[in-house]
Amino acid sequence: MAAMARAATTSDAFNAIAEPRRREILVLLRGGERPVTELAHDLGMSQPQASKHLRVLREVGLVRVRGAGKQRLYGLDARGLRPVHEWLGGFERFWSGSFDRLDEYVQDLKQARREEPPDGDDR
Amino acid sequence: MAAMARAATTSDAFNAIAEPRRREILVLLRGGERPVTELAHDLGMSQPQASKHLRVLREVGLVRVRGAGKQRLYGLDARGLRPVHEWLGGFERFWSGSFDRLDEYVQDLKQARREEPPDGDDR
DNA sequence: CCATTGTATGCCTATATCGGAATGTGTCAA
DNA sequence: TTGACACATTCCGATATAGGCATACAATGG
Repeated sequence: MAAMARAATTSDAFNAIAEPRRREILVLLRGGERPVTELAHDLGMSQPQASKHLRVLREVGLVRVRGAGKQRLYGLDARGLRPVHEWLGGFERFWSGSFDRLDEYVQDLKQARREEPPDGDDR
Repeated sequence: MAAMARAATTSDAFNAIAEPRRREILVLLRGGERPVTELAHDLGMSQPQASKHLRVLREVGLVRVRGAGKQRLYGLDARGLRPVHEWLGGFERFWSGSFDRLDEYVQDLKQARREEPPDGDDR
């Protein structure tokens, strides 16, 4: 009942991919399923570290595990990234156009200035 | 010189948009520039809170400020979201297809099996 | 059953976040 | 100048993250 710190990293995909290491893992997994140790090695991180990140990714549903003998094969499940991608898509027009909102803004300015006679501009 | 905690929220766009409140701000700003107080009010947060989040967004370059008399108008600068969107785009084929990598994987299997006569399959 | 290999967890530390409340700074008006 | 309003910053507390290291757990092979 006091102050929360930060949203749990495990809460959603947005938080999960905020961690660079986790992003690397996801990218690697695009190449197919991999056992933990291999991931850890390829990414130059310790096994426990890999396991922990994989846990987070699993908890937000971005990866799936499958036991294969002694190994555990982690595989990508990118469906959870879709909403994130879509959310960002909502901003597409703001960067694809000219200069973010700038020109639009300038339009408004001209418009406004046309409606009330020249006054003082910005300070 | 020991363990880092978590990546600074101010480090990049990925981290900046991991915070729901910040996402709300960005969405609101799609509607055009706004003064702090208005943002705070519309989103039901305290003014200092809004200012802090705006600071972060400013530091990663997702918003711009412009002084307008007593007020400070914050405006969207979505360019920084583009790389994020693109990164996610790299996973598009994994969710748009049928079942993430599954079918693709099955394809490979069939392929492989076609090339070498039935032996032991995936042991 | 024991040893071995592959993973998951627990514990500890340093760091940094987010939120709240209070306070500083800046700008305009009278 | 003083006052009022808009916003920024600082200090505080609570939380939890990411890493390192050691260790527990699991599955397979002897």
